[in-house]
Amino acid sequence: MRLYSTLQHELVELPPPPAKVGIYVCGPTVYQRIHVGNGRPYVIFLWLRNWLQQRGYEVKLVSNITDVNDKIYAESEREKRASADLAREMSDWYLADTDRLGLGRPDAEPKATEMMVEIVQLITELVGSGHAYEAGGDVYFRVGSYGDYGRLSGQKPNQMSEQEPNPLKEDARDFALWKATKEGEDTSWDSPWGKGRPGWHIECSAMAADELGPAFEIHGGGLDLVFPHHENELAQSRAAGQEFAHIWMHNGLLRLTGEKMSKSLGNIQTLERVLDEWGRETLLLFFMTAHWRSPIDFSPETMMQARTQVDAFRELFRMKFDRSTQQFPQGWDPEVEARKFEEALDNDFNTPDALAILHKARSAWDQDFIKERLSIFGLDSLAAPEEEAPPDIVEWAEKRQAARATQDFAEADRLRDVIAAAGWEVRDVSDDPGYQLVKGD
RNA sequence: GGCGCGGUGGCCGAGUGGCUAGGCAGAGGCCUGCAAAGCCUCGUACAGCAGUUCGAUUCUGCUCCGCGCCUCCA
Repeated sequence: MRLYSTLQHELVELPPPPAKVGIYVCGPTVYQRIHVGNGRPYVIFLWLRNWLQQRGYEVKLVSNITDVNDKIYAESEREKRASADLAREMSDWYLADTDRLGLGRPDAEPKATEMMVEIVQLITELVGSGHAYEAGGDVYFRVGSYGDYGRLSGQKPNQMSEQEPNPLKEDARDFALWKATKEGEDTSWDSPWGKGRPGWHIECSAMAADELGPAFEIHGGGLDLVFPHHENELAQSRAAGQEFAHIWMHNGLLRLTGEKMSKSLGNIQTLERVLDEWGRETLLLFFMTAHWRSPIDFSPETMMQARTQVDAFRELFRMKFDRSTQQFPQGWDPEVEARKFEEALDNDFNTPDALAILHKARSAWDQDFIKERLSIFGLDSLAAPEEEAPPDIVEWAEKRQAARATQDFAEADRLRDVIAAAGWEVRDVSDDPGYQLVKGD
């Protein structure tokens, strides 16, 4: 199993199974409902967990929830409500929205506010070893004390532009580990440096160590987190003597009309809305169509194409035939294809390549092959038995059959329209009742 | 400006130094009372310019274009 790592700039081999694989993924800051773009890493890493487990790895997936930071304070002030209250509500919505994807949950989803002891302890350690210093109630990481700073993002410290100068910092590149409580902030925690709250990056270092230990395999998150967030996490944890993550996976961003979908740009579609409009299966298949590292354009056209594919797979499972006597066409050898499928996912988790093999299985009508593999992506629901038509629909279909039997095609067509108006589609088939009822979109 | 990732047929999107990716859309046909579903057939694409090579979409360089990041910002 190989995965592309930002740190090494190349594919990195995972130790052979059975091995423990710890995965830490940066989750959302909860100050608004999450958007579809936020859903991508969630989906990718749950899929990855499924696949690694299937390959015999012992996986622990951790994804944090940032429930205290500047954004939350700013939003709660706008809404004139307690920040903790806002964070709790949005955090609950995050769980509810992602639950609808039907992929289960990560193994742990720690919140920053519940990790204060560990956070303060880590900062204390960094101060003690000279990698951090207190200034006016804040604590800053001393970037100059960590020689490898910039390794992950490729940013060279001396060419980083200085933004608003902060007189408390020894060096403009230093970043906050702990921030003294400011005017208007309605939550705070005690620390050796006075009341305050953690900086943005430190929670991840503390949580990863707490849940996965000082060294683990994979750290994930959106491409936009490489710098400064992940660079800083890496610096903190390494400075604290931890090996930290071996492989750094950064998923491509979702784009809307060519730009990254982001809350600050305002071009967002909430995950909730997309699930309402397109359904979980279409969204999941949409995510499968692009490699996890590529940017992906969210548009009605690309979503339609995903929906058509979803329908095509579902259609295959509507077919009833005797699989025990099924003859596969020439060119379809399940064992050969199974190996190709594994190779596709083992090779940097190439879902579009894997999907192509599922389509090949589809044209060979190999239901078992597809069903088993679709489950990795939470799409085995496409193989599930569908809703039975209600009695009145069945009755109309029966009447239509009778009309057809007497060549009364006008009546038959009328009944087909009646059925369609009720949201069902009637098809003529050669098997027993002579028709098939399918629920429309 | 710096760092990084990309540019594949109408659209989406893998991949490979020479061998059919796949999907969507479109065209024709089979099937059907008509449909729907299904099936069959049809597309020689790889930003541009050099170079390496027997041979490059695949390797190297340059150019053009797109996207992300460049310290509190998602």
